[in-house]
Amino acid sequence: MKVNIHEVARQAGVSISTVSRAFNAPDLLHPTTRARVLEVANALGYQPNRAARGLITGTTGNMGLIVPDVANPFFPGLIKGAQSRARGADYAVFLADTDEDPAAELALIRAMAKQVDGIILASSRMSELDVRDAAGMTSLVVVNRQMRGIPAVILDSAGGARQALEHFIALGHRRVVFLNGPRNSWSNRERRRGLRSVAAKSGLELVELGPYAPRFEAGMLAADSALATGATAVLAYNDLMALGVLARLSDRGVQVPDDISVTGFDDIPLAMMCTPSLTTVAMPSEAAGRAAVDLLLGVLAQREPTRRRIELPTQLMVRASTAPFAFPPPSQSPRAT
Amino acid sequence: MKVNIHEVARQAGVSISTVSRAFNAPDLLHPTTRARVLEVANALGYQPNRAARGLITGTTGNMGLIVPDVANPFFPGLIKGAQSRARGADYAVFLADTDEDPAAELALIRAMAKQVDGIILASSRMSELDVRDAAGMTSLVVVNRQMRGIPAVILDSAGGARQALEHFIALGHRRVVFLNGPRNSWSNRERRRGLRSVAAKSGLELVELGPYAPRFEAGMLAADSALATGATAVLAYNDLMALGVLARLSDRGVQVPDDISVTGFDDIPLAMMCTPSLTTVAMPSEAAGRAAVDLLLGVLAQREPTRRRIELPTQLMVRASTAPFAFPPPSQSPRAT
DNA sequence: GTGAAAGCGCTAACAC
DNA sequence: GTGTTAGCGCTTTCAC
Repeated sequence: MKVNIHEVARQAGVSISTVSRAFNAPDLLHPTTRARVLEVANALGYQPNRAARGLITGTTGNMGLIVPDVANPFFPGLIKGAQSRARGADYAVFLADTDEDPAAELALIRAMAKQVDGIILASSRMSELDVRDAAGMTSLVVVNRQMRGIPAVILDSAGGARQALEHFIALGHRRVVFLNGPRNSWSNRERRRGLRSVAAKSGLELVELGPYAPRFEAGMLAADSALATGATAVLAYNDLMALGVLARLSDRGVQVPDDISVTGFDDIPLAMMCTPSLTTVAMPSEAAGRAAVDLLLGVLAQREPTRRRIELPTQLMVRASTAPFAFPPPSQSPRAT
Repeated sequence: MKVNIHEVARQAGVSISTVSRAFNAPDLLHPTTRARVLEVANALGYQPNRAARGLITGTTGNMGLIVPDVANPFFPGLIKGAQSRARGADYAVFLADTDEDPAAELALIRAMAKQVDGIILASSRMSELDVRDAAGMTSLVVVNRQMRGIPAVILDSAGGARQALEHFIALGHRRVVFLNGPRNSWSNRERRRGLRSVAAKSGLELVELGPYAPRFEAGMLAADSALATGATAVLAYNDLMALGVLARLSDRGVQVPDDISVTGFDDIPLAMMCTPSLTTVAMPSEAAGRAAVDLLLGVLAQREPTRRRIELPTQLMVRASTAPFAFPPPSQSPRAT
């Protein structure tokens, strides 16, 4: 039942090295030989034992993927993208969930490092020091984070934030509140940076609240504070929070978008489904997953650092949760100071 | 830099077999020797190379977990439960997503089988034949499915369905519509079975619609059909669909629960957050993940088939989306034929 | 209680 | 072009 390289070699009437070469260096073989070997291998259902191969090549054919929370709707897209790309390159993916715990991240990486050729670290909440530490243990690619010398996939959060705020400005809003996400989140810093740059240029008043956990419940909590600021528009760190804001406002009888406008980030599936549908910044999570795998594959192939950084664009999806600020009417000098 | 068994043996002044035994058969060693070896190993950060070990023991220390769709909120809980349990047993888990495609399942299993000691197959959409095929390739544990001879973790869907329907009966509803889930879903068959048994006993009229995809959009679609049946209560296959029903009903100005009651299955996080909050059957997905790993671990340890089947209870969570059917008033002979 | 030695299945020099 | 051979790092008889 067990079919190994010797069995294939025997049945094909060649040596084991020839069988090995048929898979790893086909060009070195006479086409006839190769064909015969492959045929026998196929008939027997032979596939090289990865563990044995790994023992000698020092590679595993596995890569790790670490995310803060599988239950956060932003990550399934990333996971799917990474998986499909990895599978295409004949890599298997170890997935790990850290439950948003930075300490768990490092422990996980340490445990994983021996069994994979490289690790994709998504939206890490770790300190820079720890990330560098991790980078010393294995080939590392980060997503949604930027650190000198570490290959990264970046989603243009700042750009998305700018789009959202410019949308508000165009709608005549003059006071906008931003609900900050997790304290250690690079994405949050980027979003804030984007917002501030636009606010500074436009004279719009930007009020910041938080940090909050990136969750529905936190959004409900934040809604009341946001309302209290007198702002006419709310920019939530992510869709989950924005949904919480929507729910709480509805509870309180505040009309969206008539009384107040709301946006989020991520464009999770639910954003399109809720009522009112949510205006939000779409983050190409699936593309990010694919890009991260590509980057890691490049690193592993020891190719010269062609591109160590991939930046993906974001796009504001305008839906029903944002509307002009009608008081004073938007036709009335919407941009004057 | 590379620390292997030889290095540890050298520094500890013993042979490599002794080092090996310090990890795998500590009892055979003199306590002093063992302590010294372990100390050196620890100081050097030595961990046995799993690939090399696997080569000789024939095991990998990995297990596979296959789910139809990571983006379906039911599965993250399962994934987390399985991961944490596996990690505790020093197993790593390969996660794969089939995108609800039965064909992908078998292909995935085939590819995975060589690299893992066993596979957990959750909510499989494959035919029985294919599942048996898969079971021939590796140690298999199924979740949410029941097949003779195959270890399984079962969530009591039928019982949950019964609870939900009895809840409706108690509330005075006489005509209830069930929105069927995927055609090949074992869970759906179970839920239907539970409903029918209660309906038959109680004389309640059970109307069935579908099958539908287990998604929000399908729920929106189904809402109109459900309304057309004249039923006063809707039982959706899962929460995602129920949420779709809620959204569509709201669009049409139908009040929930005043005009019509709605329930789902799963108790995804959002069920508690939407308005009105959703009455639904809680499925212990995280416990199911843990149980599946336990079962697989048992199989791998070749323990005698202690328990090849773990059944987990479900629980109806009554929230705001269900209310008495007020017309005729429930006090008025709620159970008479 | 400990060591020597034989592989697990494979790849990668090195011969021819 | 193809075969021979020496390990990769480890576990596991079999001696002692």
